[in-house]
Amino acid sequence: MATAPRFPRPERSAPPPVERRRPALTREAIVDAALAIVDAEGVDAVSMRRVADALGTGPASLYAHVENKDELLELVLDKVIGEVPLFDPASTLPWTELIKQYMRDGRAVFTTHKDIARAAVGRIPMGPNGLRVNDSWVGALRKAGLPPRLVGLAPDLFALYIVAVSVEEGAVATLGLSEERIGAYFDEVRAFFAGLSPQEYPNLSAMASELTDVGGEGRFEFGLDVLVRGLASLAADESAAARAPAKGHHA
Amino acid sequence: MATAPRFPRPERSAPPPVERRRPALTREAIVDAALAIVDAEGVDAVSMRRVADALGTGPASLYAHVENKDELLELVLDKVIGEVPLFDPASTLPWTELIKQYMRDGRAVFTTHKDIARAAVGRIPMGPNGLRVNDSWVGALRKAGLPPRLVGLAPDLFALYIVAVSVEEGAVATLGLSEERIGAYFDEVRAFFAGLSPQEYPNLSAMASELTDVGGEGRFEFGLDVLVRGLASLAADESAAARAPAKGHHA
DNA sequence: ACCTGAACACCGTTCAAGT
DNA sequence: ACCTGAACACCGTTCAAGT
Repeated sequence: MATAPRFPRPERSAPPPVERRRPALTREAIVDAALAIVDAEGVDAVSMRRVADALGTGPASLYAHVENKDELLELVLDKVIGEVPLFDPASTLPWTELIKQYMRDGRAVFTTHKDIARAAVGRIPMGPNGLRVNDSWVGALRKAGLPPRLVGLAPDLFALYIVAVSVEEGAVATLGLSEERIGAYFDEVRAFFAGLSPQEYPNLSAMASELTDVGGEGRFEFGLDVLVRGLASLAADESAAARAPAKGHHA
Repeated sequence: MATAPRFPRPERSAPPPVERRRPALTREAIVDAALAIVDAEGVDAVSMRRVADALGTGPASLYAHVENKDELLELVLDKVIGEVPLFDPASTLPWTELIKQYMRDGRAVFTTHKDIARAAVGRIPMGPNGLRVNDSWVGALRKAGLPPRLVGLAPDLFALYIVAVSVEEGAVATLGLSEERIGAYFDEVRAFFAGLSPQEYPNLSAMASELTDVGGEGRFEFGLDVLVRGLASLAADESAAARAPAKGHHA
């Protein structure tokens, strides 16, 4: 059997026991760790314990930097919103196209972070980035010359749409299905509608292909089209009413 | 001190120990119990344990009737959707008004059940009631003579809007604030926007009152207006294109 | 087939104690 | 001020066992 070593080993300052990399416990590091979990596994995988673990601490330590889990998700959301490009004042696009482009950008940002849009449902984004994007949209609509009432109403409606669409797509992304599994699923849905009893569901069974023909991209563009056309129609009416005020009398 | 009673008490058949009322454990009873919790405290208050407790059993017993919590919420949602009134074939309203009325009805049903709309986010309602309502809407749009492509696309978009709006209103309802507390909150939001730095947020600070003037009801109606006008505009274009097909050539 | 108790592997948050 | 371990009061779901 080996005896004790003759020479005392040099007293190396005791190597840190396991100790995961610890990039200092800050608000930012916590938000980054949470976002990394979102990107990898989706919003539901985020827990105070998982986040703490990734940072090499216990969950209680997070509460020195973050009010609670809800605030943490709000911060993660605002960080993501920070990736949304702002209105380009030099753009010469008509406002209808400009708005569509913004909405595509917003959706693209959300959907690159799995189902992060779920954290935006029913929440008004009041973080610095959320406000910045909101300000940018309001600015674009003002510059387009829309009536002030509509400038005040439209951004919320657009945001609602982007978030709702992103939640649906994010859910699919979080499942992590292959392209063909998704295609197979849509085929199943179509078959399901087509196979419904024509007595009970005369319209669904008759319109099965129209109800399922258009996939995610087309459905999103359809919504964009409806929203922008609707807003343009309202704007035309309200501008006309402003030019010829009060019940058909001329000014 | 009182001594033991001289006469042995008659052996009444042991009264059932506590035993809450037990309306037989069925799928329906489980769904009803869950919905009661939603109505009282909101969706987040629903847990398998709470539902089981209300029925006088343990959580494991529910799994004989329901796949899991997700399916339970789906069933609760479908039960609620069952309250949405169906298309009246005798109605003589123009389709634009008819659609608006449906959407108001849908929102009204959701918001009478706290934040149940949260259970509908990112879910395609495939229960019998969900299908029935969907069929009814598709029927209304067909009868209105919309192009088939739009008949297939519009119902989803409308449902998206109703759900998204109901989630926001449901969240407020679940908090259970008084009318005046809600008013005070909106005043705060307006003050917040108005108080933003005009350098950082030139548009939000300038448009503070337009951004907050219109409350829940008006915002909902604005969205209805935009959606219906947008759809009408698309329908007009596509019908015209169908009448004069392929690149301006006459048939 | 239906129901049960007990357990497993988790949660968010608080709190007294340490530095 | 920041961090910690331990605890509290919960979760959804499974499983072997009972009827």
